Formats: sequence, C-alpha cells, structure tokens
Amino acid sequence: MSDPALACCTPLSGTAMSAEQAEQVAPLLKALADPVRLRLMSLIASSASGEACVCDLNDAFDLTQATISHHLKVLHSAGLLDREKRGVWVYYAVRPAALRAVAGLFETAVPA
Amino acid sequence: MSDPALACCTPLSGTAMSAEQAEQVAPLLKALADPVRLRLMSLIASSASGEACVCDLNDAFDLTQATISHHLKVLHSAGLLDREKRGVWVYYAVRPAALRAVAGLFETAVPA
DNA sequence: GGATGACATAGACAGGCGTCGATGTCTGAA
DNA sequence: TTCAGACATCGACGCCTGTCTATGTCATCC
Repeated sequence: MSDPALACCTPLSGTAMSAEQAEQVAPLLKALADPVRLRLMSLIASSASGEACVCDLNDAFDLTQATISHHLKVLHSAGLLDREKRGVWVYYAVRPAALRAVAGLFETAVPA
Repeated sequence: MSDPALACCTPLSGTAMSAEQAEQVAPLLKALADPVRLRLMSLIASSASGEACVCDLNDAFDLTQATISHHLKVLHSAGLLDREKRGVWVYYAVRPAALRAVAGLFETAVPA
C-alpha cells in the first residue's frame, strides 16, 4: 500500500460504500480506535507548534517508552502522522489530509 | 456502561482530550473500525427508510448469518444502531446522536 | 400441535493487539 | 574514542476479535 491516507470522502449515508472503500477506510479508524492513540493524536494536534516531541509525549502517559513508540508507529504507518527527526529528537505532526479522509465519513451523515 | 453513544464532541485539535474522554470515544471508533461493520452502517444509513432488515443485510455479504448477527450486535452494543423486532423480522437503524459524537472528533480539526 | 423460517447465542479456533523488559541504533558531547 | 541519552526494534505474554458450525428461541403458517 502506498498511502493509506488517500482513502477519501465517501460518507456513511447517501449511497452505500463499496467493499473496497470500506477496506481502505477501516485501517484509519482502527489506528484511531485506541484510547492511548486518540490522546496521542489529540496532544499532537493541540500543541501550539502543531507537532510534538516523543520525549514530551512519553511524559503524558503512564506507559513504557516502548509502548508509546509502538503506538506512534501505528499512527505513522496508517498515514495519520508525519515523522521528522531533528538531532536527537523525533517530532510527530498530524497529517490533515488523513484526518479529512476520516471526517468525510461523517460530514454529510450528520447535517448540522 | 449505560449509553456509550453519549460520549461527545471533543475535537482532536483545540485542547487536548482527557484520558476519560478518550476511553469514552475509543469504543465507538473500535466498533466502526471493521470493513464489514462500516459497510453495514453504510447500507443501513443509505437505505431509503433509514433502516434495514437483517435478511437484506445478510445477502449483501459473503459471510455467515451468524457472523453478520455478531457484527450487528457489536454496533448495537456500542450504541451506534437501534434494534427493533417486527414480527419475524428485525430492523436496525442508525442512531444519529452516536454518529454525531464521533463526527465531533473531527469537525473543528478539519476546517472546510 | 408441528413444521418452517428469521435471527440470536454458544463454543471453538486462528490470528491480531497492547503491553512489557531487554536490546539495538544513532546522535551529540566530553 | 568513549559515553550518555533519545528513540526504535525484538521477542514474549495474555487477551481480544473475526469467523465458523451447531444449536437455541421465537413468531408465523399449515
């Protein structure tokens, strides 16, 4: 798979989604469907600079550094996070396109 | 838990979500994070009457009736589907409030 | 009452997932 | 060169999940 985050924008309502579309979007939801990963995404997305250092993320949880690293890898592999190494530190940033793909599932399904 | 679908509306960006909020929303995403369940939701949401009979849903998949029943139970337990028995048939309908809770995660995160 | 059909439940199996401790890799400083 | 720190990877463990077959429950029709 090249870029999972390219799955896009077939809302739940309207016309039924195809099996292929479901197979594309499900991994994104699966990556988000964990409390720790949700908080990781939230922490990164809500940081002032739009990115966060792994060292800071580790401190926010009562989990091993290996576990946090694993969750970040899952989010990165799903295409939800960008990874950039700067010196000794590694910074993760959310990929808006990926979030938009997931949001597309619900937008017309839930008219305000 | 009484009603999982009551978890609501803390977007990913903005301020970081609490551990409790993450624990509330994650089960909703986990219920949706499966290709079969995504298609089930889509089929039900996109049907003209807003609901669907299990007999029709079974035909849309190459899976056992027991497996479809299992997936419907997962979605129902998560609060994403309403269940109503009418005579011999059982109809499922999407709960807009539950979908709205999930959509709230992404709305401000993705300004149009 | 008995048969049939729609749906749920139970039990079993393989595979995936979250977590950990231990170890590896790379960078910057002494 | 050596050391220390930041992060990733490995291997292992228990648990959860998706699927199946078999069986149960309930409503309808004869």
